[in-house]
Amino acid sequence: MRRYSQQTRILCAVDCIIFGYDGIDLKLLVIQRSFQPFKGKWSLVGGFIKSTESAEDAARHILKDLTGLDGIYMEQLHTFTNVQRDSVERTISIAFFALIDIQKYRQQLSEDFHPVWFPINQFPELIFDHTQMVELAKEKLRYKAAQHPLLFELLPDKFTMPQLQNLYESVYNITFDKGNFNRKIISTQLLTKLKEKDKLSSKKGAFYYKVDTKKYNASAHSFLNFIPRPTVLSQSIK
Amino acid sequence: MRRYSQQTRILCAVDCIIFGYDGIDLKLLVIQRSFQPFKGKWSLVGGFIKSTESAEDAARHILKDLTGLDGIYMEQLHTFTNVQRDSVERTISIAFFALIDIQKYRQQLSEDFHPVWFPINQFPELIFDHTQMVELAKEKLRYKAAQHPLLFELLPDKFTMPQLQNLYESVYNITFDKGNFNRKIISTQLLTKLKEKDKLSSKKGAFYYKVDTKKYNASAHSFLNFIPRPTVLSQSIK
DNA sequence: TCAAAAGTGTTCACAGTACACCCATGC
DNA sequence: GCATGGGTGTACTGTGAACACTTTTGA
Repeated sequence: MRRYSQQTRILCAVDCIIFGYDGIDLKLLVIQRSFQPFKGKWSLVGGFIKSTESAEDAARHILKDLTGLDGIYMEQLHTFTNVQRDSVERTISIAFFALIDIQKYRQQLSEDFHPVWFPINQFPELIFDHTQMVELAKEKLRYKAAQHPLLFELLPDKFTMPQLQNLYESVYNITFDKGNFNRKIISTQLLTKLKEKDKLSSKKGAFYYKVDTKKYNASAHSFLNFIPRPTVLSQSIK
Repeated sequence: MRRYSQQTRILCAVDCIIFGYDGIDLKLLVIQRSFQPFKGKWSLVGGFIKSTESAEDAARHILKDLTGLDGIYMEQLHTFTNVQRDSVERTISIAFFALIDIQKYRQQLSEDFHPVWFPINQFPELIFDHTQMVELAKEKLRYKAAQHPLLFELLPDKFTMPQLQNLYESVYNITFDKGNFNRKIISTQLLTKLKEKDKLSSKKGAFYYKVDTKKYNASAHSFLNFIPRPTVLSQSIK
């Protein structure tokens, strides 16, 4: 029965799986702990939930402290509650995954941590069940980005179609036909074409686009079907 | 920093959003509390997490106690952590949603609770943030069942195509063309056609099908696209 | 024989794919 | 002018939607 007074109170943490994209690979931000216990071990960024804040508040604070950025895309991933998951004390952890523009991040390095970006497929061993958290976050990112306009969060304010296509190709490890990709993205009407071109990666130059914030916010929850469904039978792997 | 000893310990609960289907409507199972605090108020089934069990263990126990059933479909929905959500004491709640075969359930009524099935669109006011939990669970059920073979969990071991179609129509509140629906379901190859017919709802009778458990388990995580995507523009509402 | 529900067949439109082709520009 | 990457045009194909049609059987 619900007898409050007789129940166990449990230590509650949040941990953040932070993704970034450097133009080539999808990256994961982890920190090397500079304090005990487990000093020197790699870990996700995290912290304990205070009595005055929700898990979302806690995660936001952590992200702000680490990156200096407000308004980072962030959502609850899963809550990890195995009795043995934390070897110091029984702790449950509410995991969040976050997407940030790696360029904005670079400008502001927090000194309290020692954060390092690793390619999403080559990151070091992490403490506790953090590796499992990352794997789940990767799955969820792929799952969700297949139908929702999510990956824009990883790009700068203006970006080109080839850049966007590269991002999708990195995330899914498949190649897309550029013509079909362009048309599909354009057809969502979520982007505004700018007059300016990026001339760094080609002679002709590629037009910049930016997210149409109004439409983006309005459609963030609807289905968009960016990625061909893996219908179990046929899928073109890179 | 991660100083374990100085941190707040928090009361942790699980709450279960239990769905059933009676052949006509999607139903929600709630209990009327027979104990203080909030005696007489409607509430989701729940309980506190013990120091010796995970949230999943706790949820499984609660479901078992309530329904007498093992192996119920169940998954984590979301963790609710607002500081003010529980008016007795700051409590976080890990919400689970569960799908059960309402027929099996009927055979075994637990006396410890006073459970009542309500139609999913007409349930009473619930304590704390339980209404919000139910709304989120409805959303997730619709979202997930659109692509995963999930709704079979709500049906008896053998069922007919018209029954399955009715279930989908209740969940999404749209009507499907029976021909197209049949073909779509058959094409998944997840069902085995039985020789037996159900003759209760028509003169001709409809063949029973059962889930091919092997294929079902294998494909539970792949995309199946049961429901036409609401492409923002066109959708046939009942 | 007729009504009612189960189940099949057929047409049509359109989205997704593949791929050929044109464009702009630096060297 | 030619190589390179950006971008457009187009034909083909398979899936999903619409709906007409056949089947079965109880009353």
